[in-house]
Amino acid sequence: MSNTDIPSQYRARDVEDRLYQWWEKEGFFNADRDEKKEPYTIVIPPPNVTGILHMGHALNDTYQDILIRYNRMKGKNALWMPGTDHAGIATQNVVERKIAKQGLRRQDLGREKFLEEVWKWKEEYGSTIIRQLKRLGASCDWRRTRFTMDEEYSKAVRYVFVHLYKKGLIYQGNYIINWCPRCHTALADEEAPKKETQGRLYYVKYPIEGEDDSYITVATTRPETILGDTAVAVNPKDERYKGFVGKTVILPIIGRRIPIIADDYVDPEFGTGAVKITPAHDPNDFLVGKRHELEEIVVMDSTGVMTEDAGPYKGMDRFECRKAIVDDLKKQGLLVKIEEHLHNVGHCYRCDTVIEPYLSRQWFVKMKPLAEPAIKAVKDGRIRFTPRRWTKVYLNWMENIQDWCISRQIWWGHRIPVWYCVNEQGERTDCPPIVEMETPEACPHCGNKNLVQDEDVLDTWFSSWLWPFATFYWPSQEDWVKKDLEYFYPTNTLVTAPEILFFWVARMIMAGLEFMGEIPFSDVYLHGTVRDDTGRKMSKSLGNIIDPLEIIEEMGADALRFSLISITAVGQDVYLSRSKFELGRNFTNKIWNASRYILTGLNEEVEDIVWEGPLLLLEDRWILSLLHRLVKDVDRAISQFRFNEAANRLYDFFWHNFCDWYIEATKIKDGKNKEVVLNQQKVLAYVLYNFVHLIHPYMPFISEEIYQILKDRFGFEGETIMLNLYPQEVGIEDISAEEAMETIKSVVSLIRNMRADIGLKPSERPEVLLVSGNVQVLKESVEVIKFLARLSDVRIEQKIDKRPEKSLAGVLPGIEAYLLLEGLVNIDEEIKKLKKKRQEIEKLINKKEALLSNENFASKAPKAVVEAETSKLEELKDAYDRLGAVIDGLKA
RNA sequence: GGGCGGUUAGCUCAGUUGGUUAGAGCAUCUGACUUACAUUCAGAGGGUCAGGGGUUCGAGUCCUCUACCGCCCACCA
Repeated sequence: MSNTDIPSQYRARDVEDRLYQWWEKEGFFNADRDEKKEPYTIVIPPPNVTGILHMGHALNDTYQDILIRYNRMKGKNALWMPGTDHAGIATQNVVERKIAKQGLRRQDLGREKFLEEVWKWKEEYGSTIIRQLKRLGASCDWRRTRFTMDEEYSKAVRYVFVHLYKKGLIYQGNYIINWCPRCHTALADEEAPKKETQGRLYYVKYPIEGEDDSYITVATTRPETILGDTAVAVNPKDERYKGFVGKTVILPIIGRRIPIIADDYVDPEFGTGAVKITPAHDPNDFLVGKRHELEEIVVMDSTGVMTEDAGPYKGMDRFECRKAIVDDLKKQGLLVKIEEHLHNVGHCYRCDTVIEPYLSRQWFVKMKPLAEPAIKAVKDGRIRFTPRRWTKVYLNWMENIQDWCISRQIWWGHRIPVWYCVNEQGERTDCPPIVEMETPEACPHCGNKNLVQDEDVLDTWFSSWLWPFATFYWPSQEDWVKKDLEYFYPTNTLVTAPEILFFWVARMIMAGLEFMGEIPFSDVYLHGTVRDDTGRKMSKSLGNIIDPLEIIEEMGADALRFSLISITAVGQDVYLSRSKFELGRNFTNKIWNASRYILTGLNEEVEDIVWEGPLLLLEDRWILSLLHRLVKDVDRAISQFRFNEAANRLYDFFWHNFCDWYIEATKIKDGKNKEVVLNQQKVLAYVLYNFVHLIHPYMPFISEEIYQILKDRFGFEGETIMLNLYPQEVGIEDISAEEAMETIKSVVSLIRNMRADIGLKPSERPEVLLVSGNVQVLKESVEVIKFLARLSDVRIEQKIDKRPEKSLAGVLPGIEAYLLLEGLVNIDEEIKKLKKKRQEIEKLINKKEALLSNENFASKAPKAVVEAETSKLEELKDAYDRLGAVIDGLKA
C-alpha cells in the first residue's frame, strides 16, 4: 500500500466488517489443544436464545474479549467458548405469544407440536445474538458454539440427574410455588413481581377449646385460607401468650381442632402477635408447618377454586369465598375488626393476576453436601472474586443455602429423566420411580412395559450449571474429550453480572467440584449494571434502551467498546447516555489521524522501526521512557482487572503525550540533521507500532487496520496483530529525560499562558529570554520551546543584571521567562498579577515550613517523603525570590 | 429487618498499599483554519472531597456515628 492510499476518513463500519470476516475465515479465533502453549479459557455466560444484544452484553462481552485478546497476545492458547442457553420459561413465553397471534394456546397444539414450534423459532432467531456478538468483535471459537439443549449436552444433564439421584441428593417433595390460576402455570419468583397493593387486614377470633368466652385473635389478609389452617402460632418470647401455647382452638366455621404452637417466625409487634398457620397456601406457613409437622390441607385448586376440603365453600372462586367467609364470621361475631392494609403481593407478570402460593409435588436437590466444598474453595482462595466484597455475599448465601427446586411445569427444557410404572388405566402402580439416562424398556421392578415419563422439565439453571465442562462434551469418555478437558479445564476467568451470582456462579462452582472434582474457574470478575443516565436499569418496557448496534453502526465497535470500558469503574454500575460514546469515537478519530500523519510522512529511506541510538533529542528519550512505563502500567492494570485504568492510561498517553507533545515536536525542522529526522520517524513508527498492540484488546479493529498498513510498509512477519506478542519491555526507561521534559513542557505552558493573558495572536512570534541557573536543559531543547510556544527566538542566560525593558515576566521554580514585546504592557496590572501569584506561593511555603519544622514529621515520615518535601520547599523559595526580583524590577 | 454500594468541579465520574498545590471527560468562557485531526488546537474559570467525631507527623483515602440516594436478600401474616 502506498502512502497516498490511506483514506483521510476512517470508516469504522467498512473496516470492522472486512476485518472480522477475514479473522474468522483464517481461523484466528480458533483454539485447539496445543501442549506447547499454556491454555487460557473463558466460557461465555450463555446468553438466552431469546436475546438481542443489549448494553449489558456489550459491557460483559467486551471485558471478556479484552481478556481473551490480551492473553492470546501473551502467547497463550486462548479459548473463548461461545454458546446459548435455552432459557426455558422466557423462550416458551416468546413462542406462546407468537402462536397466540393465531389464536392458539400451547395446549391446543399439544406438547410435541408445540416443541416443534419452539425449535423452529430457535433455528430462525436463536443465532441473532451470535451475529451481534460478532459485530462487537468477540473473538470466540465459533466452531465450538454450543447450545444447552444439544443432544450431547442433554446427555450430560440427564447423567447429572441420575448421578445425584443415586447419590441420594435428589428427592421429591411438596413445595409452595408461585402459581398463576389464570395462566395455569408455575412462575419463577422473578416472574411474579411483588406489587404494593391496598388490601385489608381481618382480625378473627378463634375460640379456645374447653374455655367459654376465651379466644385468641389472629390477623390475616386472606380469610379464605382459614379453611386450611392447621395451627395458630405465637412467638415463644411473647408474655401475653405464654399460657396459650399447647392449648387447642376451634377453627371457626368448620370447627376443626388445631393446636396453638410457638415459633420464632412470629413477629409479636405485628397484628395481634398471633398468626394462623396455613401450610398449604403460604410459603412461610409451609416452613412453620414443616418444623412442627403440621398437616397440609389444600383448600384451593390450581384454578383458584375452593376444593372439597373447603367444606361449604366448595366450588367457589377464591375471592367470592373470601367475601362469604367474612360475612359468616361477622354473623358469628368472630370478626373483631377490619383494617386497611398496604402490602406486597405477587402478580403474574403476564396477566397481572394475583399469584396464588400453591402446594405441589416437585423435585429437589439437596444442597448442603454440594455447598460445603464450594464454600471451602472460596475460603481457601482457590476461587477469587473481584471486587472482593462479593466473597462475603457468596459465603453468606452458601452457608444458608436452601434445597433447590429443579422441576418446572413447562414444556421447553430438559424433560426430567424419571418414569413411572402405570397400570392399564394409567394409574401409578406401587413400583418406585425409575430414574435412568435413557428411556427404559420396562419397569425393572415388575417388568411392566407400561411406563410414562414425568411431565415436568428441569430448571434452566440445572443445565447451565454444567456449562464449564458440559460444553466440552463431558461426560463422554472419548479420548479427545478427556484430553480437551484435561487441557482447558478448569477455565481461568468468569466474567458476569452479580445478578446471577447465586443462580449461576455458585451452582457452577458446586457442579464443577462435584462432577469434575475441581473448581470450574479461578477468578470471578463481577461487573456492574448498565443504567440510563437517570440511574434506571435499561429495559425495553421503560423505553430507555441504547442499542449497542446503533452505536456500532454510527461510531464503530471500537468506539463503543472503548467508551464503555473507559467510563466503567471496577464493579460499579455505569450510567449511560448516547453522548458518552463520543469519547471513544473521538479517540478512534484521533488514533486514525495521528497514524495517517505518521505513515504518510515516512521518508522512503526508513526501512524499519529500529532507531539508531543513542538518541540525540530529549523528546525522543522522553516518549520512549513514557512508553516503557505505559506498558508496565497497562499490564498491571489488566492483570488486576482494572480495565478502566488501563484504558485511561492508553488514552492519556496517546492523546496528551504522544500527539500533543511528541508528534508536534517532530514537526520542528530547525536544527535537525537528516539522521535525527530519520530517527524520529522511526521513533514515531515504533511508538505507533507498540501502541496499536497495547490497545488491540480494547480496540481490535482500528489497531489491526493500522498494523496492516505498518506491516505493508515495513514487512513485519506477523500476519495479524491479534496473534502478535503483547509489548513487553519496550522503550527505554529514562527518568532524567522525563524530568527534563517536564521542565520544558512547563516552560512552554508558561509562555503560552502569558501569551493568552495579553491576547497575543498565534501568528505573532515574539522573542523570549529565559534565565536559569541550570541552562543546560533549556539549551538542549531551545528549538522545542521556540516551536511549541510559537516564538521567533529564545535567548538563554544564566544571570541577568537588569530585566529587559518592554517585557512581560513569568516565573517557574528555577526559571524566569521574559516575553520581549514592542507594544505596551500595563505595568500596574502586571505587578498586581505577579504579587497575587507570589502570595499563593508564600502560603505554600508557610505550609511546607510548618510541616518540615515539625519534629514528628522529620522523625516519623519516610526519608523519601521528607526529602521530596524539602526539595519542593527549595523550589518554592526559588520561585518566590525570583518573583520578588521581577516585581522589584518592574517597580524600578 | 439484615447486608452491600454511593455521596469528590455545573453534569458524569476516576483517585492501587494514607505522603507534592485532589484529576479526567462533558458543559461553560476566551482565542485559533498552527499544512494529521474542528470528532481539532491553545488557554481560563470552577471543588471547605455529604456532615460530626476519632486514629496519625500527615486523611478524599483508615475507624466510628449521622444524613441522604441506590441495590441485593429476607419479607409482617
